[in-house]
Amino acid sequence: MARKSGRNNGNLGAPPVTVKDVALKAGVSVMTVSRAIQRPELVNEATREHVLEVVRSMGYVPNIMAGALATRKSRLVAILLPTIANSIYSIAVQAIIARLSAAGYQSLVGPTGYSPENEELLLDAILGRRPDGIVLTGTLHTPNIRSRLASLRIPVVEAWDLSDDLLDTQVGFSHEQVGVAVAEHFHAKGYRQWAVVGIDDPRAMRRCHSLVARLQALGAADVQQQIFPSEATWEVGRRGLAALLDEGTRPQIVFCSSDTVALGVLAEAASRQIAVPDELAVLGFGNISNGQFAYPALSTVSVNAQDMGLQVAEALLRRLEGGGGKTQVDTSFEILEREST
Amino acid sequence: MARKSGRNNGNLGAPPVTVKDVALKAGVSVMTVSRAIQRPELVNEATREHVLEVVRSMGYVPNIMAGALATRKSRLVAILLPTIANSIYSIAVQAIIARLSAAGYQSLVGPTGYSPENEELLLDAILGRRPDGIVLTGTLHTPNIRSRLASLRIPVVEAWDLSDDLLDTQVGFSHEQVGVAVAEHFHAKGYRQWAVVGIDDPRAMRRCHSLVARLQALGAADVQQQIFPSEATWEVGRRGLAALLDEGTRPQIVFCSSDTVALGVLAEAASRQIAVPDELAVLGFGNISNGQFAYPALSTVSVNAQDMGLQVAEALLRRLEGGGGKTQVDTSFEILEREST
DNA sequence: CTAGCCACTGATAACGCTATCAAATTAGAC
DNA sequence: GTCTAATTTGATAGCGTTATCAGTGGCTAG
Repeated sequence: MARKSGRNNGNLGAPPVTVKDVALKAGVSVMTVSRAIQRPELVNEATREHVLEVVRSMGYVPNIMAGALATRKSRLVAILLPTIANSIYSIAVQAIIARLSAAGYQSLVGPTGYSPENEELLLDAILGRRPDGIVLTGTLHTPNIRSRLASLRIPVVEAWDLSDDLLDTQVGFSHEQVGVAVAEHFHAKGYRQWAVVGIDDPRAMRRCHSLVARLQALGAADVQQQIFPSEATWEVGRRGLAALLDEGTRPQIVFCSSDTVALGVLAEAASRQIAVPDELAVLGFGNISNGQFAYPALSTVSVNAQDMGLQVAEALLRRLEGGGGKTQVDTSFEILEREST
Repeated sequence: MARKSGRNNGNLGAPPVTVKDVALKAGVSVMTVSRAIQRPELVNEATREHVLEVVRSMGYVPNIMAGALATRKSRLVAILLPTIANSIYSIAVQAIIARLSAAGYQSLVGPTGYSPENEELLLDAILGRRPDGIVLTGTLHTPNIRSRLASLRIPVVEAWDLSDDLLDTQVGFSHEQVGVAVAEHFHAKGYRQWAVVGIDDPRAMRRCHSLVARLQALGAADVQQQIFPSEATWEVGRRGLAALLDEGTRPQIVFCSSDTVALGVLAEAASRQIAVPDELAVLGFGNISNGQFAYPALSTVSVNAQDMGLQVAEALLRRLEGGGGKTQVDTSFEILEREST
């Protein structure tokens, strides 16, 4: 019977304020307190203000988890992505979080580290919090994950990619089209000796393959490739160009898997006194903010990560309100020539 | 009475599996199911395996929020930081998340965008989820926030900084010491004409101030400063050096508020054919991964963000287990000379 | 003066889980 | 074979919210 006594002797001794405490002090029922906070229009103005005043004075913050249990809405969105330590993703994520936050949703970020098994574990852990929606990055679905997600019927937005079998909603662009567009654009400008430097990210590889295919169709020479199984860093760019050059290849243009790698290529070129773009043209991918301030300013394929993030958030919000479903949004891309090509 | 009927007609129609469902199918009580999952050693081996088999077959994932409500432990940690779109933070955050995740905690990331008011809002929203612990970045506490946090008695780790009045636990280094160390180290090497380029981040400013003070004590000339009220980008570095030069200043060494800014300075120097380090030495701060692959390789003050992240996580875990409290961990720093000085 | 309606408030029962204590079963000791 | 201790399981009561439905007055209409 004396159950309540054990309340304040926890390891920390902080007495958490609950609706009940507020109700008591304000002299109203718990429901009135709850309503004053969540649906103010339902309670008499005088009562409401009095209650809110008490809320403030007691420093009461509603326990969202208890609320979520009752309403079956967690107001939580999970974002799974390879890593946040790479601006190409973090910019988009930042935009997603900001937009969702404005709409009253909080974001749980799960960095999968490019590992599918890690991702399954993470998904399970996250599913335990019953998110209202999930954002996935591209084609990272194990069959296992796909089926889990499909059976759960949680709104899912796949970002950074478009594919034929969509789980739910997709927001992104076609990596194949990027490869083709780059090949055609620069082939037309006269570039014939091509090289590719990058990491073995699945999406980057798809851009690379379609570039090569298109180039072959156009009759250009073989494309030299330097692909590293690592994260995208400047080191990849430096080692990639170095390897190419040391092999005796003399490319006219290097297409990189990301701007970060391209900046590394630029550094290697500078260290070898190779003039860019005259002796070697360098093309990045992603249009991260710093590329335009490099010297020479980096040409790139711009995908507007920020806008994509916003669109991801909008698409998810639409789904959360019951609309949408099985939609594709093509956020497109653009070849941005600055000084390095 | 026929309350249950409204179960499956929600907007999505997914029937969420609960312990009750599992218990029914496995022919045991709900407690046995709960125990089989959370405290396996308490249930008979045969029963346990049978239950877990049923769990698997039904794809049951425990509702963490319901569990949290019952145990009063959310297994959630909130991380508040200016932005994740900056590698100086994202590296540390990545490390924190990884370590906490291994210990069974999930991380809620809240980017405050350097705005104190935003941060208060964010904190309220996050407090609603009753995190078991909180990680704050440096000196970003409104009095309001400080008192909230203090009265809540939630373990708090302040990262990236050390100060005199600590809220709870601090893991970081002294920004003043950085300024002093840099001043002494390079003054001793003969540099007399100094400049600082950076953003108005409070911690960066403190490094700058103590650098200036030490330099004055050493009798060096006035330090030219170019401080921008923006995020740390290459643009800051380019515009900063440009402004300095256009003003007629001819610094021998530029100390930047971050490596990112320093890379911008390097780019501006390259564009003006200024030889680094012979005509101009450039020193960054943070030791982000790409600096060492720049050309010339960037000298910097290394703070080992990854290790700091790990230590933050360790300190928090210690606190979560009831240990620690009011501690300071000095993660120190190191001046790393590469090619740009 | 009685209905009928509105605006507001409250009591109660979930939501899905675990802590706690009680009961049942089994093992071990004498 | 009885008694105590250990092992295993179950029933029940919360955790802090909100949905739902049932009042309670006050007011307008007939």
